Amino acid sequence: MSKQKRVSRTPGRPKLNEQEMPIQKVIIQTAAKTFMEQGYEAISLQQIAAICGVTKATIYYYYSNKAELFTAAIEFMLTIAHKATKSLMDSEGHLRDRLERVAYVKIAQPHSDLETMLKEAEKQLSEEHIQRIRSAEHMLYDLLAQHFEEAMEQGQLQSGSPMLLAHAFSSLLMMGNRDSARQLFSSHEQLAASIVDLFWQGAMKK
Amino acid sequence: MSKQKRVSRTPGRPKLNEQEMPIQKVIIQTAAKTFMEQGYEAISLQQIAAICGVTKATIYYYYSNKAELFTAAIEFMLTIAHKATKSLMDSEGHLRDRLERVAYVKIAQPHSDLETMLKEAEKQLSEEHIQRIRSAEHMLYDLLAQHFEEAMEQGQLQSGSPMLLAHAFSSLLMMGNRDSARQLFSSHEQLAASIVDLFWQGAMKK
Amino acid sequence: MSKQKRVSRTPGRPKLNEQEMPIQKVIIQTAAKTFMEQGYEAISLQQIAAICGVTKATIYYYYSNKAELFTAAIEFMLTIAHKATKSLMDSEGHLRDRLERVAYVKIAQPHSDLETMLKEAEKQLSEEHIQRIRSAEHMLYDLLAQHFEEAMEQGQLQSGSPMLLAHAFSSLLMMGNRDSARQLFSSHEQLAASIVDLFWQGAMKK
Amino acid sequence: MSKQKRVSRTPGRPKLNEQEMPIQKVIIQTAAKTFMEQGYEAISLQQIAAICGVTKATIYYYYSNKAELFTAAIEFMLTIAHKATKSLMDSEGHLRDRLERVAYVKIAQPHSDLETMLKEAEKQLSEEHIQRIRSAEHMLYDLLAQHFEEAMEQGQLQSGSPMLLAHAFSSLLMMGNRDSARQLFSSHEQLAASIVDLFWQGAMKK
DNA sequence: TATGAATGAGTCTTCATTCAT
DNA sequence: CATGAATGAAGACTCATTCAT
Repeated sequence: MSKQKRVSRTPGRPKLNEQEMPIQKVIIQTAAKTFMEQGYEAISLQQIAAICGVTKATIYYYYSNKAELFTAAIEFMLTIAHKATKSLMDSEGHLRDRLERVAYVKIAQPHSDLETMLKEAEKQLSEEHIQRIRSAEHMLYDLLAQHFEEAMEQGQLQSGSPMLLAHAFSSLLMMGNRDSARQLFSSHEQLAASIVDLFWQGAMKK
Repeated sequence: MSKQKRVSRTPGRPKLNEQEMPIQKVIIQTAAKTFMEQGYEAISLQQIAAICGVTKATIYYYYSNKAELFTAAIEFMLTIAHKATKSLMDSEGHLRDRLERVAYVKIAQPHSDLETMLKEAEKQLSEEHIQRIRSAEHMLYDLLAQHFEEAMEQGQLQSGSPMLLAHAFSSLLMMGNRDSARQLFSSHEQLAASIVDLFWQGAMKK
Repeated sequence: MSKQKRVSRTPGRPKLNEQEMPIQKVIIQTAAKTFMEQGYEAISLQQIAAICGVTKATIYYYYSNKAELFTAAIEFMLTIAHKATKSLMDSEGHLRDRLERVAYVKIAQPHSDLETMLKEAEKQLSEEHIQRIRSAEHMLYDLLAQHFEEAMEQGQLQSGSPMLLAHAFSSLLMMGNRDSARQLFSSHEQLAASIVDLFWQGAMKK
Repeated sequence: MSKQKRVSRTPGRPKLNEQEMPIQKVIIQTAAKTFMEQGYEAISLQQIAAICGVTKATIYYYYSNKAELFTAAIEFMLTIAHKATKSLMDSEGHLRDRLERVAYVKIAQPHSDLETMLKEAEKQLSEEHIQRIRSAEHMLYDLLAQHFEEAMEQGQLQSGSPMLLAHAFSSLLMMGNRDSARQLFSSHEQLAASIVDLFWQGAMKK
């Protein structure tokens, strides 16, 4: 009848059981993935709902509007990315090797440039939305910067601004988004290694 | 009555004096600027028309649809960027200094990540549109890569993939988009210098 | 998570102490007030529920749908108005003075025109709903008309249709809704007095 | 295909000729009538558009939003009412007779209480919208008040506030909206006469 | 060359309503 | 007794696009 329905569920509270993921989680994960892939305006709540197998109204039950869902989704994604990166960075081994693993993971899952996406969505987001995203983003940069700072103290890296290195490193990783850069190598590992080579030699203590 | 009219132009073909550009040029420049600032979906033809002081229909007179205007605008912008970069890169001086000038110019006019924008617009663009953009984009990378190749031959840079360096260099320049990276320095020149420092040391022949 | 919860009430049946009214009464009073202030369509059950501190579903527990709640609320309000008016009209004193008190009370609490509200809600109301409202409304007119009839019999008012006077009187009271009429006087009492003056002179036996 | 279409017109500018009313006029007249009959929220632009035989988008071409259309429509209606009333009031004859004609016309075309409608629409209207409506409304009251003032000067009516009389008179006319008042008489003329009787006797110089 | 007038499809959002618990 | 979780339908509004002039 309607184009919205995937699996047509009846209105009203669904019966319990189904140890499937709680719907709110499904929504935010789907949203995070889809927004990262297509940006803010290009994807409609209708489409996100369809992927989740719910109706638009269900999304509105959990998130008050598109901007709010977007913000929550990006926060969620950045938090996940932070956790994953932290776990890699906190593990054993030489800093350079850990960076390589981080690089590999990011290249294997390419994702849009947050700055560009924010510019696109800016008109719809409130100050508070932007703050929330920025602050989740900063945790990632801070994490990298802390490790760089330590390495500077230990004489592995040239003294300088650790935050600059964090930005430089993550900017370099955006190469993973470009097909024409990816195609220079036959595997993601090799691209990751080359990027880290360049970065490390550029930053290390001579 | 209608919100579309901006300035009531005098009837008849408008004169070209007083630096008035031909309308088509006004349109494409405005479009280029606006798309780069806000992305594809976030800006409507209505808005572009309004900025140009014409009506939507006028845009359709020159470009058959939004995707076409977008493509033409991005091509235009990339061509300009290519020309400007070429002129800087072909000038006298040490390669490193020329890179610094290129970096400075790009940082001073920050602009969105093309890859991210294309992902957003992808659904609306035809294969041909994408080809056209990619090929304009490639001219830029090729330009850089050629200079890097020469430098490798002259023993200034480590042998390797010049195209990789081109991507690395332009990825690093995306730092110029991030406020939190800009704020580490008190001037664009300093940011440009730091980026090129890192890049150069990372790429040069030891 | 949900915007619907207001106050988290303790589980189990709520105590009735501290002037807490039974929920159903809270609902209908709130509904009456809100519908009278904003009309039928302009107010959502969500909003009414929020004011009451309950959820929409609770309203549905007591009233089968919005039209039913509206009808009950208007009936409730008209019944209250009837009681209050009856009490004023049945008290001692000259009819004219009693009318003045009625006028004062109504002017002090201005309220929308029922006819206009009904026209707005009409599409949603069943025949039965409308009947119920009309009949509650009629009690008010009848009340006034009876007093007017008596006064005619006693020779205070010109003979004629008492019901016409009832309508005329209550129409005149709608002036109390208009700011520009209210502002002609510095107090509600004065406006009430002026209205009754005009009415009385217009209706009295010469 | 779509439920919107009445007569399916093709997009693009319609061919000239058709000395039918210009569409904007059709829209505002339809809107005025429909809003007066059903209020603000109860009628959708879709419905108004359908009555006019155009699409919603056409309405938006002429009016920037529903509140704006509403405001323009009410202004239009009040202006018409003002013109009609003025023409009746400025004609020859005794004031009382002219009032009767005004009363008759208004009773014959009953219409909602503006105050009630405004309360309903208030949340959607801007300050400016309300101002515009109020000021169109005032012209009507002023018109009546001027005639009453003259009559006071000529000793026909008791001295007092002419504006109060204007409000009283038009409030009395709202009886024309109530079926139960209308049914007291077998013709609109009689109702009009009775209302003016009461008003006149209530206001005249003794 | 340029535009005014119109459309159809789609977007976000809100709402009344349902029902398992 | 009361609610949390969901739905389908509809509403306001926007947009790319068309076409007669």
